[in-house]
Amino acid sequence: MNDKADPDVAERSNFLHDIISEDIKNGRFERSFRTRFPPEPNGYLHIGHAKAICLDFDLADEFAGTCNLRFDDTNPTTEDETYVEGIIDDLKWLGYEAENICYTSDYFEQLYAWAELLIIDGLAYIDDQSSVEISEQRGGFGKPGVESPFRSRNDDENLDLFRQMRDGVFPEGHCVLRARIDMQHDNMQMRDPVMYRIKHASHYRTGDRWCIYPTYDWAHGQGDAIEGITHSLCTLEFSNNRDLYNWFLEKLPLPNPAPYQTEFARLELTHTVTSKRKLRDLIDNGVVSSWDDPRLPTLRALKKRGYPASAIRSFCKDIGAARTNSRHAIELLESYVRVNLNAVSQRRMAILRPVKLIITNWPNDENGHPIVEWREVTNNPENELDGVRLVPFSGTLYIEQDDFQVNPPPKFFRLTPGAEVRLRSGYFITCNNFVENSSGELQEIHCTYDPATAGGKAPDNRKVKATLHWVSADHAVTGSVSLYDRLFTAELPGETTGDVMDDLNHQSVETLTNCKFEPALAETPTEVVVQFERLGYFSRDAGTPLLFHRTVGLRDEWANIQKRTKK
RNA sequence: UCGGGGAUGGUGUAAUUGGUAACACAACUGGUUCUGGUCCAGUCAUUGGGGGUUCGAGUCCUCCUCCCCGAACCA
Repeated sequence: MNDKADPDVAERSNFLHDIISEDIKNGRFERSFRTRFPPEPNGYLHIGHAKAICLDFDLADEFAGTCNLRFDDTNPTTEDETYVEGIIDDLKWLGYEAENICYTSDYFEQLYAWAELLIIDGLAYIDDQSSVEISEQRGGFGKPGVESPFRSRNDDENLDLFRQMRDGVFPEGHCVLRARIDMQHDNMQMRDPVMYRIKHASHYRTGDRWCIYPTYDWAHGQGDAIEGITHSLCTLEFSNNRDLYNWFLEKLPLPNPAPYQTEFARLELTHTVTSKRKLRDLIDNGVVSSWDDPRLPTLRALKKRGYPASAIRSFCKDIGAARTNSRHAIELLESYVRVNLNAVSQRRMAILRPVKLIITNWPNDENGHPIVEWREVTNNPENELDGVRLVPFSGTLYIEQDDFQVNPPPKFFRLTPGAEVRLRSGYFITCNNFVENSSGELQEIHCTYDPATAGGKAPDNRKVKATLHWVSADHAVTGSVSLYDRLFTAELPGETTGDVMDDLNHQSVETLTNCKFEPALAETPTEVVVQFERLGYFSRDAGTPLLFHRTVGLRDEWANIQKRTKK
C-alpha cells in the first residue's frame, strides 16, 4: 500500500538515498536493506512522525527492503496500550504496513543477559549514588567529569548487586547500572551513561516481571541488531547518541556488520507545534478538545479534518530529507491537500452565512405556488465521470452575505444594486432592490431573472463578472460548519515570550449553525470530503449530524485583492 | 566554555559530484473560464562574509560570522 503508482509523486534524491545506494553498491551488509520506525507509545502520531514514516517505508520500498514498526517501550510510567493501538491505526491510515510489529520490551531478557556480559567484561558497574550526585559529577561543556567512587567496584560485586536489582531488593533510586566508558569524554553521552534504573512500576506488556528498565541508549541499537536492521534512521537530536550506539554494539558479541545510525532534520511547520509535551498541554488545558481536534497536527486530527493520507505522503516525499534545521510553511502542506482534493472531490453548493434572495418575476404554478425547476449541475469539472446531479431551483433562494454589497468596493464583481450576475447553472439575475431592518441589517435581496438565460448561458452571449452559488430556500437542509484557522498566530509559537500559549489564536475555530445546504449534502457519506463551491473543501463529521469540518479553503484571489488595496 | 551538526531566492528542497543555479510553495503581471477555484504564459537568487586553487567553484582549501543540538535514572 504505497503510491509508487502515483505519477504526481516524483522520487527526489536526498543524502539518505545516496548513503544507502553506496552501502548497497559496496556490499556493506550481506543482508538486504532494513529499517524501522520506532515510536514510544506515549502519545499519538503527528505530521512530524509522518515524515519519518514516509522516509523509512519509502526507502525500504525503493531499495527492495523492509521496515518494522517498533514500539520503544522502555519507560513503563509514561506508556500505554491505547497509544500502541492508536499508532497502529494511524500508520495504517497513512497507507503503510509494517513488515513486523516489534516491541523493545520483548528484548528485555536478552538485554539483561548482555548487561551481565558487560559487567563480567568490566564494562559496567553499579553506582549507588543519587541522580543528582551523578549529574553533578558528569561535568559540563569543556569541563571533564569526575569518576564515581563506586566506579572501581569489582566485577563479582557488580554482578551480584545487578542481580539483586533485578530481584527487587532495592527501592527506586537506590542504584543504577552504568557503562564504564570515559568520564573525560568530549561527548557527554559517553560519560558513563546509565543503562538500567529501578522502577517498581508495572509495564503495559511485561506487567510486574521487571523492576529494572533499560534506558533508550542501552536498548535502541541492540533492538536494531536483534531485528537485523541495517540503517537506523533518526532525527538530528540523537546525533550525540551515535557514539554510544556504536560503543554498545562493538562490545557485544553480535554478528557484523552492525547497524548504524544516520540522522536527518525533523519536520517543523509554521503556526503549529509538534512536541508531544506541548500537544498534551493543549489538551490538558482545554485549548483543544482531544488528540483528534481538527486544529492539531496529529494524524487523527488531520484525518478528521479531511486531509487525504495521500496528500500527506506526497508532501513528505517532496520535502525530502536533509540535515538542515528548517521550518516549512503550513501553506505548502495545504497546497498538497488542495491539489489532491481538487482532482477528486465532488462539488456541492452550501451557504455558510445565508441571506434571502427573492426573484420577483419568478412564475407560479396553477395553484399559486412558485414553480420548482431541477437544474442540472456538474459534479466535478475536473472529472467528467462524476457526472451531474439535479438541484432544485425556485423563486426564493439563499445566497452568501459576502456576495452582496450595497456600496461595493473597487473590483467587487459580485451582486450589487443594478448589477447582473449568474447563479451557477441557473439564471442571470439583476438586483433591483433590497430590504434592511430598522438597525440597518440586510434582510432580503430582490432580483429579477432573465428566463432566456436558463442553465446559465445568455443567448446574446453577454457576459457577467461573477457566478454565485445558491440554495433553494424551500429545499435547503440546515446544518453546521466548523471553520478552522491556525492554532497559533505566530509562525514559531513561543518565539517572543518563550510560552507557546501566549501565541494562541483565540479565533482558531468558528462554528456556524445556520448553514443552508443543497439537498444532496444530506446524502454525503461520513468522512467524505466535498468541495463547497467557491468556499473550500469540507469533510462530513462522523459523529455530529450534518456537521462539516473545513479541511482547507480554496485559493482566494478576492482576499488578496482586498489585502492589496488595504495597503 | 567544549564537542557535534548546519548555512543556496520570501519559504523549503535540488544541482550530472569542478562545467556555468533547477523544482515546488508564496507573491506579482497577464490570458482562459458558468467556482475571484482549476488551467496557461510570464516576473522574482549568482549560493552567510573575506581570501585562495583553477580555463572554470554552490561544489576544493583557508580564515571569519551566524544558527541548531548536547551536561534526564526521557526518548
